[in-house]
Amino acid sequence: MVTAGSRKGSRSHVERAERGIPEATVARLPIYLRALTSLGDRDVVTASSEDLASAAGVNSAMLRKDLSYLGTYGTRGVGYDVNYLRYQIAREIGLTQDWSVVIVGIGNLGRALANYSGFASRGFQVVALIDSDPERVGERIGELTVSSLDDLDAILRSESVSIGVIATPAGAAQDVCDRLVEAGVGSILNFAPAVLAVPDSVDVRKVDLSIELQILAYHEQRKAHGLALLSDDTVATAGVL
Amino acid sequence: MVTAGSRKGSRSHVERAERGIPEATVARLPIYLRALTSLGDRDVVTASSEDLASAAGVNSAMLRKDLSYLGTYGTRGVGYDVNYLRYQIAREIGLTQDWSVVIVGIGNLGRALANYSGFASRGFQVVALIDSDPERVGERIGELTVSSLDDLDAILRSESVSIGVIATPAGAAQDVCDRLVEAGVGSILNFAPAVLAVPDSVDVRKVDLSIELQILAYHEQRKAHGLALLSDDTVATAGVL
DNA sequence: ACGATTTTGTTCTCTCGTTCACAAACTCCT
DNA sequence: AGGAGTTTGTGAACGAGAGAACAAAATCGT
Repeated sequence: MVTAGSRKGSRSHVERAERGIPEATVARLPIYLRALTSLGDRDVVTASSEDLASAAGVNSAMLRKDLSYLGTYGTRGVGYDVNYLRYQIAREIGLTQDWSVVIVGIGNLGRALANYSGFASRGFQVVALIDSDPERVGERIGELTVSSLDDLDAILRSESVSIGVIATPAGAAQDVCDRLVEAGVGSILNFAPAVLAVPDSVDVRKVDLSIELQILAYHEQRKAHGLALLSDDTVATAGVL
Repeated sequence: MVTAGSRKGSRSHVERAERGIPEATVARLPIYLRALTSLGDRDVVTASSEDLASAAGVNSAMLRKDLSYLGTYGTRGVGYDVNYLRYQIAREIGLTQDWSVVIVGIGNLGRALANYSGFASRGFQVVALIDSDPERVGERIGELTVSSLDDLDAILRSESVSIGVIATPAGAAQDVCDRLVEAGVGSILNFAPAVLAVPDSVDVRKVDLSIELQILAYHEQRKAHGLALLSDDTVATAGVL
């Protein structure tokens, strides 16, 4: 009853709207989605932010704040309706529609990706496999046949593909990337160990095994060193040169 | 030329020491390392922060700050000695020693990882492949033979493996993770779409295809929507191309 | 020898992300 | 109906990361 200026609270759906969900939040929504799906499969109807947070491995306050960017989908004193929230997140991410994906570079990794069932399970459909090696063109993988890099443009234009996956060696990555962008692909997932240059309008995410391992190695080394000599490690430095 | 109190600059090597390189910086060091290697292979002897930054796809101020956490390895007015800096970063990350890696889960992805040459190229050596499926045990992949999950403990203890890669289905991930931790593995790279619970002393990094695609899908959807109904900055976005 | 030029290392500032803490809103029990 | 107990949504404090800007330190030309 005090609450002097509490009447500004008319900022509803539209205004809170879809403009500007923080990038860090976007990156966590898929995790929440997975947690919700898992709960839903176990016939859980309602979940508190605490439940969800622990299933997703995050802090509950952060989860609540993340969800608040989407709208007010919870009920105080109760929690979140699992299926309703799941749908809302799926809609926000864009999983209510299907996305066509092309994979370029059918080596070890590209082949594994082509066979990966997790793609299709959510709304991602691999519509083409591309490789520059004539040896590989024509090879059949699952439902698809490997096409030549020369046909990339034609294929993309006929299928309206918006996501491209690059699984080529580093040397070929930028060229392939340019071609994908040229053909209108707006988002690229890059597995090649190379830095890609793209126009601002194109999104790139990279997945780099080697880098992940190196980060882990750094921490491992740190743990080991910490135990060995625990003052300053100038000893190690002194050995060099 | 005012500069009243500039005489505090006696904080040198020892004090700036290796304790506490920001996580964001650690994640970029491997990228710098790659850029340096590439330059070195082209016989470039010296590179400025600007050169390196553009090769790594980052801002030059950020690169300089990152490198300053390691020590003072540049020369003002000149730049960085490519090979020297490369060695310093490699040492900092821990690539001057070899790291043993075990891969658990030899499905599509696990097999691709086992064949991936990028592992060995830097100091990572795959010493064992593990799978729970008796069908797969005994299969030969490259130099290695797939071992049973039951033998995991024995293998790890005999080889002193510090990094484990999980490429199993989601359902098996936590169990495998527990076993790896139990056997003394300190760092885990998780490809399974699952949240892993581990003790604080263990580092986990996850690579999740499905999540990456969903993040891209979100941005794609946003671009599409932005063109349809415009307000705010959609104009700028629309202006591209 | 010295000023002009280059380029690093670092300080300052701003933005973004995370966590805390609590009022508001809901349920349940008596 | 009303009070006790839960749980959300969010304002505010806090911390980490990124970029701009500049003094310090090196080279080069004269």
